[in-house]
Amino acid sequence: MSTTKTTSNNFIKNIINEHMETGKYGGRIHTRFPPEPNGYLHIGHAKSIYINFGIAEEYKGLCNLRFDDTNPIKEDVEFIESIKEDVKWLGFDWEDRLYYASDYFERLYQFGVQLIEAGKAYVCELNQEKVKEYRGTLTEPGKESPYRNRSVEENLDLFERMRQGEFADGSKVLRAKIDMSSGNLNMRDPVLYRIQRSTHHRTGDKWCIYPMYDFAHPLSDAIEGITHSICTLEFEDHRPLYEWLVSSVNVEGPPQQIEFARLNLSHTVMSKRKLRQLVEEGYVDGWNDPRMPTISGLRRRGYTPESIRDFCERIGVAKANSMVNIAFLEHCVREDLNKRAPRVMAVLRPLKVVIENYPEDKVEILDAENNPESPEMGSRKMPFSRVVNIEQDDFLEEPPKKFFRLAPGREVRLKHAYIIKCEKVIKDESTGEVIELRCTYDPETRSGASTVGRKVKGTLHWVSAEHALRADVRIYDHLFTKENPDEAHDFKANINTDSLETLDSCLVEPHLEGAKPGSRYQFLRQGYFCVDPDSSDQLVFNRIVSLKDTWAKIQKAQGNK
RNA sequence: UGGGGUGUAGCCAAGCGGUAAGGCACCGGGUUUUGGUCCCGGGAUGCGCAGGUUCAAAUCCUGCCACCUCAGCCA
Repeated sequence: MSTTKTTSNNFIKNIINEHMETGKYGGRIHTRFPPEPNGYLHIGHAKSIYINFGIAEEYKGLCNLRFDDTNPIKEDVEFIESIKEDVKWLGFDWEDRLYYASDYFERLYQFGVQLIEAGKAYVCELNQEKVKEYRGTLTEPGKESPYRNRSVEENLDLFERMRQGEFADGSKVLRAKIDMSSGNLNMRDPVLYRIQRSTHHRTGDKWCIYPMYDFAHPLSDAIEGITHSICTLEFEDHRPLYEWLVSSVNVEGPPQQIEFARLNLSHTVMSKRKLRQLVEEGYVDGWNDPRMPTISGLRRRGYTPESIRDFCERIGVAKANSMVNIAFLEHCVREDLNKRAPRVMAVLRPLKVVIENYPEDKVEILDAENNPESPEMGSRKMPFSRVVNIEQDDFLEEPPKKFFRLAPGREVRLKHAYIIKCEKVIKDESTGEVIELRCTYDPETRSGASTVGRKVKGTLHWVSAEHALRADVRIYDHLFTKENPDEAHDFKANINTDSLETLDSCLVEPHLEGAKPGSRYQFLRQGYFCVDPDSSDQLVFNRIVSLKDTWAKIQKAQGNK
């Protein structure tokens, strides 16, 4: 039952295919995933990881993991570990190619020297404000820095002394000498190095000058022999600079930058700033809150890495900005879990049912298949007795049209057990709330017996009252009520205040005793659930995603009439 | 008003001159001891708009329009 994954073509693969035909890189494909260790990875990063590692895999090439750690004031080792964990969890392997831009600081510095020697870079003493002023605007060209035409010797000397720490932070920068009148602001003598006395998480206090992304990134790619440097659309404007740098340092087969549209997912936010806000202001319980679109959140929620990769494959790769509906992600987990998750019965909101004609102390051990989609998953035993619990939603005193479940005088099947009939409804005298059902069962209808002439429309899940285990279940909904929370001036105005509902009197079948955190199940007729790490003697489940619910749809349609 | 991009069904997305793939969502129907799964069927006479080239255009050309993006010593 192995499904042949058909990976479809996209514009990046088309480019690579062409390179393969023309032999541009000698048939070599080498990509990289270059996160800055300044935050947690989210589903948008998963897309990038999937593209970079996935393409390398598909073309029998390599993909490096490289931390773009050129700005120590924003970065931290904490993030390095979480990023590594997430990439691994997604199922990708950088083997021995774990790199850091900071590993290249010395070589990068030498590239800076080379650029100066070639007359392509200079030390500028304009302060930050002046640099900005001289840059011009979108519609007006910039002005050349008065320091632009220093001699190579003077530049060399100054750059060296910048490194030695002779100058104050921010007093000087190394700039590329390109074109102050370029329509592309990135080409107006971009800053390559800044003086910034801060302790780097890997190089300590060895350096007081740090390279800028625009300088370090293309050259790091070149150093690693990257062939295809795949990044997101906002770097499109940087490509001329990327090419300028990479061709100025004499590497063979300079890497090519290719940009794709980053992922936007409906009903959530993706920016690090906003995610951090949700965490810091207590809207969620942390970066790995199961409602977060972070990899760690999705992991805790119970998403499988396979489903996330499948999602990344199926959304495609293009250059058009788009927003994928989160329903598609949910579809991908359902599809994966349908095949893999063992089925189990759990009653989230219990309603007591006494089967009056069933012997008081009799217990039958019934056989229940674990997964009708995968018979090889076998079956388990389930106790059945006189008192069971069913879902409150599965009984209605006054059933509307098309309601196939239990109602006074009606019959339903208890999955894997018997057909029962509702004989009497017991209510709380003061509140009128239904608190118990008195039913009878038909001994001839035990699961597996002939059902000729005994069709019932509804089948319910249940648990045996005396055997059931108590559990907490956390029901999650989308974090935001709007498809695009960013549409509002303040995205927080669209926070879904009901994104978490905790049910603390759930009853699950005894088979679940000792279920390990991380294990996933389908609660029959309800959805897919995952044992949360909080689980101990007290079972705690996260709802990963509900099952599709046609009845809910019918009710909604009826309500709309 | 400068530079760089993008516009194919409600949402993604193939297509690269020969007459609109696929998926999600949605709507029908069938199977079903999960109102799940699975199976079958349905939607663009149309590809941002307007012209042009061609026997033939989503694909080529021209002109418009809309949206995204760039003025960190962030990445």
